Amino acid sequence: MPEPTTRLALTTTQQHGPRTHTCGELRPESVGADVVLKGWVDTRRNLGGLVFADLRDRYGLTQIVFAEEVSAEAYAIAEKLRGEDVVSITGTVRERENKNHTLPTGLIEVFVADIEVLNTAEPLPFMVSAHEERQQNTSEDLRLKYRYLDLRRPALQQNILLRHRLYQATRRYMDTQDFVEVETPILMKSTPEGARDYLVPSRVHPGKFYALPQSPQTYKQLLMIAGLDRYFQIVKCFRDEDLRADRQPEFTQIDVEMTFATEELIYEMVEGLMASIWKDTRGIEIGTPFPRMPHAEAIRRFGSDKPDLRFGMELVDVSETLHGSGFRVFDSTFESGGAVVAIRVEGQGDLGRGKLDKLTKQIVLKRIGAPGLFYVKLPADGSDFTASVKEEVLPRSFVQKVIEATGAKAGDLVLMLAGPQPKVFEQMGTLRLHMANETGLIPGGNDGPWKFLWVTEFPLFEYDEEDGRFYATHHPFTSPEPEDLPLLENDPGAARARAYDLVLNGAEIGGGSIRIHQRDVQSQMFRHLGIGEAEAEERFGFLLNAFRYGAPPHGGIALGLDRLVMLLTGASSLRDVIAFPKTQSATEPMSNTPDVVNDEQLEELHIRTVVSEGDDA
RNA sequence: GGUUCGGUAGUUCAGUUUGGUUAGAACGCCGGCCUGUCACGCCGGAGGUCGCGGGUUCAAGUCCCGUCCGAACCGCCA
Repeated sequence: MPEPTTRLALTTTQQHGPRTHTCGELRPESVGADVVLKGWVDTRRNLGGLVFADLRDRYGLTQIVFAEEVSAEAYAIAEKLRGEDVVSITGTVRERENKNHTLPTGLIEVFVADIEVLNTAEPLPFMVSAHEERQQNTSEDLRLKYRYLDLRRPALQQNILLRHRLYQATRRYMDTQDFVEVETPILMKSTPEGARDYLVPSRVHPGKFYALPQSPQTYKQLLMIAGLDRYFQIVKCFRDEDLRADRQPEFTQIDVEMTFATEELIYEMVEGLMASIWKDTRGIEIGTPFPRMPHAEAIRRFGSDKPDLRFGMELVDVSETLHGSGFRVFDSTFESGGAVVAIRVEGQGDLGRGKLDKLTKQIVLKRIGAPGLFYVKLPADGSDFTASVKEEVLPRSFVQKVIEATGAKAGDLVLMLAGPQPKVFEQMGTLRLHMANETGLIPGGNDGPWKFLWVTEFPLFEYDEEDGRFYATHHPFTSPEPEDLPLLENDPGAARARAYDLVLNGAEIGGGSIRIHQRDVQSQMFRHLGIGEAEAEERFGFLLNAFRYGAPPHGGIALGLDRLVMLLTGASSLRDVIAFPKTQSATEPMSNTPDVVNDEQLEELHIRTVVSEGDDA
């Protein structure tokens, strides 16, 4: 390690007093004024006898000028300034000789009379400068290790600032709607249903554990039973599952619950909230109400429970069309109750054989897991179509009918998958997204369009083949559709839930339901989920008990705050909208978290680890 | 748990296909010149555990095996 810098003497007694302006503030109206600015040295340009520097803070950049004839002392210091030194300057605002119209402060500059070096910076592990052109694509783990430097970059600060505005917009709106912000416990009881819990051992109760909340679900219901009427909270939630670009182990929800709620009341409230958020964070007016689509329709038309409505390419069920084709693959699909689903990819009718083979091998077989891909190419020059299946195997008349069913024109490509329902629809939904990405139908950035959608009428249960039992699609406190109550006994898989998801541009940004508020319905629900009476009592007895004493109907929703910020900022990773995020393996490289603890701590907590030394460093 | 991509100077990368002289470039850093730059410019210089371990070979950044770290995705995420 080199010796600490002696490049510049640091100021010990600060003489300049408080700053008069931020680095983003000065305009030509201030020309002639004496000002005090403080900030980080961004870039500097030494012309010999004249030094320009950009001074940076959260608010912007201001060019400061050191001229030998104005102050020889200040100039001598300026010659030695380096990036990220922290300085205070006094000086006079002047109109620039050469104006910079790309900066808000670009019409003026400050001639420095005096400079105090508040702190120096050693050579940096990566570039921090505000000039995007200078910023290299620094690797994620280095950025996370020096997160305080990463966060100094204006691009990341903008995300954090937008996140702040989103908090404020949310609190303002919820307050005007009579919602009460209530904090719920972080240390709570473990509920094994759902995701894995993060556990916290109890010192005073040997062998017992708290869990960090996956969501404050039961608490917010109890607040409704308590008569708070309307609750919200911007709250951290924890799920110990593997990470993705849009998934962190700790994340933030806007959690909401209302007494006497109906779906309509929830939709209206959330639409108002979204409109406020978009207005206050981006100045964008979004249209309300949002369109709605039943879950079954979303699967049928888009192969997804979170359809991206920014483009078409809807799924076409061509099963009827292909009945009696004599093609063995299709026939056996139909015999076992399956379907053949097609999409029309515009303008890809001349895709080469190599690219289609690659699509089949790498995407369809490997990623989507479908057994094969069928395609029909319609050349742009209007010449005859080519099918991936020979005429002797699948007669041309059937191919022609598929072309008609999908509305394909010259220059289009028709893709088909065959398989069991509803799986084949979901596979085609994945292929639809892939093709949309490939053909540039999905706009990047954060300029919209903003395609909100309520997905409604979710199935109450999902059957798990492996476990041979039903699981709650949403969660076990979700109310069934009253008219589907009779189905619970005979055909639970067909029962619909009073649950809804809010989807934006193909991302699930929230989900909720009208809850069960009657004890016998809740008990019935637990029974169908294979949770026995004793177990239900042990795990959720407090809630069932609460239902005895006048529990009002209620319902709510939880919105993923991090994902909202991600969409509003156009960030490609959740890590870019969280101040101190975790890596894909749930570590935090700056502070080296998680880490071992000493034996005394473990003993106090009555914990013995079974990890042998070297299992994990 | 699995698949794929990546790891070379402080940083971002090239070099790996086809093993062979002293491992290059840009930015940053150090020294010098330069009074209107704004990613200033010009001249010079320093800087490398080619992630780590093992193997093949006369010879490995390059080929093979293992391993660690990061990322994207699958499983998982009521």
